[in-house]
Amino acid sequence: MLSPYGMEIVESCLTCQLRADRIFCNLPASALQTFEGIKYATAYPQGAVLFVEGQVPRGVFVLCKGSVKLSINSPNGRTMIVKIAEPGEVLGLSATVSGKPYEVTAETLDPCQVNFVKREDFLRFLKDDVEACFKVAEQLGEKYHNACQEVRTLGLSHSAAEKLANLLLEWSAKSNESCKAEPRLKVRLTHEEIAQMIGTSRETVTRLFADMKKHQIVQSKGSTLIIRNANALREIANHN
Amino acid sequence: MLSPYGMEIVESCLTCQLRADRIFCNLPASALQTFEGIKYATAYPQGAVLFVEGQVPRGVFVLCKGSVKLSINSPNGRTMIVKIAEPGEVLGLSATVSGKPYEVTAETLDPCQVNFVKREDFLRFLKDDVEACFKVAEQLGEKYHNACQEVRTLGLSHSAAEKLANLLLEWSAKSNESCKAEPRLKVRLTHEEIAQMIGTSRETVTRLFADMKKHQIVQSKGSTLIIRNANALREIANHN
DNA sequence: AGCCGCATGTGATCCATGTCACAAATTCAG
DNA sequence: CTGAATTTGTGACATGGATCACATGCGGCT
Repeated sequence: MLSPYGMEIVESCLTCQLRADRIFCNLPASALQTFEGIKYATAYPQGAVLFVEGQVPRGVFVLCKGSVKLSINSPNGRTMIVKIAEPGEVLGLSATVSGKPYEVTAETLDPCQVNFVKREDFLRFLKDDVEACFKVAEQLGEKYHNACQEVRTLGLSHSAAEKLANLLLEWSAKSNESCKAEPRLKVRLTHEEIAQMIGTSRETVTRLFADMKKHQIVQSKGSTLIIRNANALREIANHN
Repeated sequence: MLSPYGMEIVESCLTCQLRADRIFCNLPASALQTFEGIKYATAYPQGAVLFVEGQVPRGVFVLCKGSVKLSINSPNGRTMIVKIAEPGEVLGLSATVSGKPYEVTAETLDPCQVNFVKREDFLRFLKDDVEACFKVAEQLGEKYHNACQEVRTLGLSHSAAEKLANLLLEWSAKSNESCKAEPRLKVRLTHEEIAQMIGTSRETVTRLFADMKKHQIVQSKGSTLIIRNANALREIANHN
């Protein structure tokens, strides 16, 4: 079956190939069966907004395919990208559990496949199944962990260079390129967006990249970035 | 019974007067009974370190009395205060649930009474009781929410004044003084510590307070701070 | 009282980075 | 292939705030 946006839809969580690496998908069969009953498999085009910070939580969005930009926005138009969510992540989880408004805004970066579950259904599901509930706690723990990481880099580093270096290292760690001597990264974000991730201005990002290229620390080929001197990067990340 | 630090110990969670306002304490009798069996009631003097970021999680610390400083530290000696935890809060929760290292350091600000629960015991407890598990998820959601708030103020504001104003407003909202025309706050932190909360230098905090006093926005009497013009504060907090 | 240690106040200086204002390059649609 | 739109590169400039270096103030201890 093809979705409206030219994407193959995974019909059932029971047969999903990706189950093994999904925190939320590898539940015992009975729970999964229930989950099947309450989820709505949906597809979104690029640039769709799943929810906006401040909204009353309608439910959770389990991301199956595609990537989603999570951001925090100020009334003055300033924006800060908190994270790029990848498949397997459950979006809107903490708001749905606690009943407080969504704390971030979620916008798709490419066509996405999402399983939506209404809040009441989800809560009932959790209260019926300790295991699912525990997984949720784990996921939330993870989210909290990431947020702390964010606070750490935002708050403890005094230069934009430090933060950029951190971001690059984090990216290379996440891709499985980190082991290689010269890891390659596909950078799908603009300088503007990178700036928003580390809380600085676009121009600064451009200048920092220019510097790093001059010093042979990185090198770019189209949209791929090659890290030529990871140690130098670590150096920058860990002090000044 | 008196603890080693001259504090009256609440013997049992079953008879604790404070139960109503504790997220974690008002469980059904059966669960609470189990909890009684696995908790260790302990007391700490001022300045005690409950755990350090990076440590493998030993378990959770339910704060019953006193306040605890949660901070994130960099190897370079820089430190950032994330939160001052008040009674009812469960510390080390996310690390204990997820098994990842503690993400913050917890240090008592005054003599504290704490119920400690070992990790294995706690996990077993959760897996046996959906309700407890759900409460944990709620707590974690709350923590995540706070962390997002932190990211928001750290990342989206461009001046230290903005952040300080935000902090003061938050404090006054938390105390029930916020309704009054001129809320009074007991400030128990030094300028140095306030600086660490908003990610700036001590001198800047001092100067900002001086400015605010000059402009009749706040006024200090010993360790109490009187907010004389909350609107001006909001003004500063919301733009520049 | 008087001393010590910590907290606060304040000036002088310097530098990273935001901001504005373009130019150059790259991407993309038709 | 070509023009428009977006992204990237760079200079000039102003400035918030870090940092250093003291002075002052204040509370507790003997």
